[in-house]
Amino acid sequence: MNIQANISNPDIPERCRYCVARRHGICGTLDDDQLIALSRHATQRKVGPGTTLVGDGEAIAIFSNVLAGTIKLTKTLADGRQQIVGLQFAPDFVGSLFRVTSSCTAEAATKAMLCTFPKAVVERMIAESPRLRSRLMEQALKELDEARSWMLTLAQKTASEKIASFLLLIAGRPGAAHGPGTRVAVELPLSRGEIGDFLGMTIETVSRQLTRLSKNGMIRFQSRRRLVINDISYLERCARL
Amino acid sequence: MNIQANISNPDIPERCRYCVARRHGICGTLDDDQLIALSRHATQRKVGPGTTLVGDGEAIAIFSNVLAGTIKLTKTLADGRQQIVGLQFAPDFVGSLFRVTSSCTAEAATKAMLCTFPKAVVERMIAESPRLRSRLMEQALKELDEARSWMLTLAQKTASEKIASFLLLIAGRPGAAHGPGTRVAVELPLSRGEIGDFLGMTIETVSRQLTRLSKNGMIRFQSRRRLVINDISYLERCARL
DNA sequence: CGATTTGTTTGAGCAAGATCAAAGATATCT
DNA sequence: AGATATCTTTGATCTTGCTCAAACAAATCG
Repeated sequence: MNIQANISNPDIPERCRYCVARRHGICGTLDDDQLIALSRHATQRKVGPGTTLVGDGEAIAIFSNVLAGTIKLTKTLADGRQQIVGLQFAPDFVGSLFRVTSSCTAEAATKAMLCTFPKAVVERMIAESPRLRSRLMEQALKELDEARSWMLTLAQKTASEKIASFLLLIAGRPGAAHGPGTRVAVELPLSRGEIGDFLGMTIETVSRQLTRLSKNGMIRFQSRRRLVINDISYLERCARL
Repeated sequence: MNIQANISNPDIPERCRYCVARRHGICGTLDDDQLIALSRHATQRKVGPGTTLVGDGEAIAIFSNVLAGTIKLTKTLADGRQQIVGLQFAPDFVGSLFRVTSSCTAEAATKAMLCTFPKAVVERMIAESPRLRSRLMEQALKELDEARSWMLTLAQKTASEKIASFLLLIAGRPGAAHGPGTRVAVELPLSRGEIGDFLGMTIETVSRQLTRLSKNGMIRFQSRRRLVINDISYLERCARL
């Protein structure tokens, strides 16, 4: 993907050199000149959990690469019922292209590192780079696939199947190898309440299902947010994957 | 959208002249030469309900414009639980681009008219036409929006809210005007069972909710599949839109 | 055209998960 | 460190929607 793997152009800013977005994200589609042009308008920033990137219905003024941390996309009903409709991790790109306003809220779930660009600059890059366009198309289709898979989970699975599916989603992010009985350490990027908002169930049910798995010995909590999955293949059977 | 609104090129086949796909679908992005080239490989066909266009996990060999009728996209769990993850109407384009295999099954829900193209031809058109590419991007983003909105419905709404949302989805398709108290005639493209698969509830619950609305006088059934919504704005309140 | 198949409605009872309530842990602040 | 606020767990009870069962209506077929 990286079209400049060998020769290092000295004009490329330090922060871009080993950036995940360049290795695996949208910046990897740009040539050196484009990257340099884009980086001139880019600002990296660290944000805390709860920081809103784009509000629902707001005009979209900025776009960001997620460099670290987790961003949640949420939709909310008038009476406050909320649903997390997507999670984005590094090196995903946040910001609905070709839309004037966003149809959901984008908010940091954990502390996160972002690389942010003004709308106009991103749009110019899109106009100039066919590779960027097809990369964005790819991401949109991947997100569509994920959303549809999650619809199946939300509408058809039981509470315990949902929890198992969620743990696998989080554990499976780096594409870890998993023979039967493989142990995997997992850091939960969401609170119990947020897991509930993601799975369409209450905080109490989330908690009960997690304690059940813990008492089963299928997972072991190291702290509220850290746990070890003792047998991935068992969870896969639970999730009906 | 139609770049040949005035002069009619005599080489354009009869069936393309007044085709919805040309007026409102992807064919509208093509110039006359491209349209003529594409049409040479296109076959129109009428299919009955239940006809499978693309099976889950199958290689995608054909792409189709929906010219009439309803196509449902479904995902199925190993034990048979099923979820409809999308509905496509004229002039939508069916077939996951840039994917080797489909992640869901596409199947006619009603009798439908399709205009079908071989994969290779569509891919050539995509390579040639930037307007077509951006049109496809637009559709992908629209579908992503719809999928995410539906996630909120599936996970958070009650049975009666789901039914109201569904009726509005079906009624709202042609973008009908609706002052308070507007009556709208609706033809359901899905059976009770399919509505259940779409809303993540059982056939019995679907039936009970529909009879409840019917006894309320909010809707009136003319036949199993045909009904009149007596007050759209009431339904909107029910759906928590 | 009656018979059979398929789809829909209705009822009764049940259970998964929601709600309400309170206690226990962990994190944050001064 | 101690106090306060927040998040999580656990328990008891209730409700929505599911399951099972049967009647009913509408299509399809010989």
